Amino acid sequence: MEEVINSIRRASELVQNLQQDLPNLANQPETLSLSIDQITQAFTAAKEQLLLISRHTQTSESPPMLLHETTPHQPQMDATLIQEWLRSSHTVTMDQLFQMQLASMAAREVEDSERTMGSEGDQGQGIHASSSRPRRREANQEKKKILVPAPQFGNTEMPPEDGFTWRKYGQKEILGSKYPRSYYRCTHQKLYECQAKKMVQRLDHNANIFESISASIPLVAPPPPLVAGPDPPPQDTVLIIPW
DNA sequence: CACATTTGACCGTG
DNA sequence: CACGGTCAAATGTG
Repeated sequence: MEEVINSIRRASELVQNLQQDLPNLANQPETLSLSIDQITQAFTAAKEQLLLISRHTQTSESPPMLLHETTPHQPQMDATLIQEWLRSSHTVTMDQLFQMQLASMAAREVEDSERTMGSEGDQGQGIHASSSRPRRREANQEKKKILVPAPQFGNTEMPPEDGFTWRKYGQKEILGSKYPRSYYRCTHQKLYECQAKKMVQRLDHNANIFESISASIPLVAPPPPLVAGPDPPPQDTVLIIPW
């Protein structure tokens, strides 16, 4: 339950930050919309954790929520939740933000589809999750890409936390890209056989935005520890991807 | 001491 | 052979 509270707190902080930065971000629609997406993710995380908890308490014998039950979640599904929260605790400004969020979702869909068409962008190098080494690769792993705004303060080198624990295992200079790509995997990879991984890289044309590609997502999430620990169970990628 | 990060080496793919 | 993903030893941190 503590995780849920933390997620909600984090989401609230993000909202506050956005509110403060609103004047600065007024002429940066892309950053602005991504910031809103980030808020959505935080709330999504809280919601998913709540679902996990409720399922666990209702039927202790049933397995925890599986990944494929959660990945189909679209941002729209959580929009209602957010809207309710915004309405209840904030003013018109936040309503406007919500409207902007809806717009940004549509915009991003277009952007992403264009990108994956491989038409241009990123100088042909792109972040195609192309394969190379089959060492531990799963046969039918999913790869999901999201854009995340970089922190406006604090350690801007780190991608914003998505509520879960990743362990960095590599960094590479990518040809044709200004910024290095960082490689992360589940901190508790061994403990829970969590195969989730992600790559994070700043966009060439906008260093304020991280591109995060998740891969090797386990189809069946291992059971979380019954005793809540300081770190969340590694259903990591279940939550972070508002596709 | 345990765990995380850094970074050069390694190796499969195209 | 170049590129990019991963490994693993060295190093850092609490």
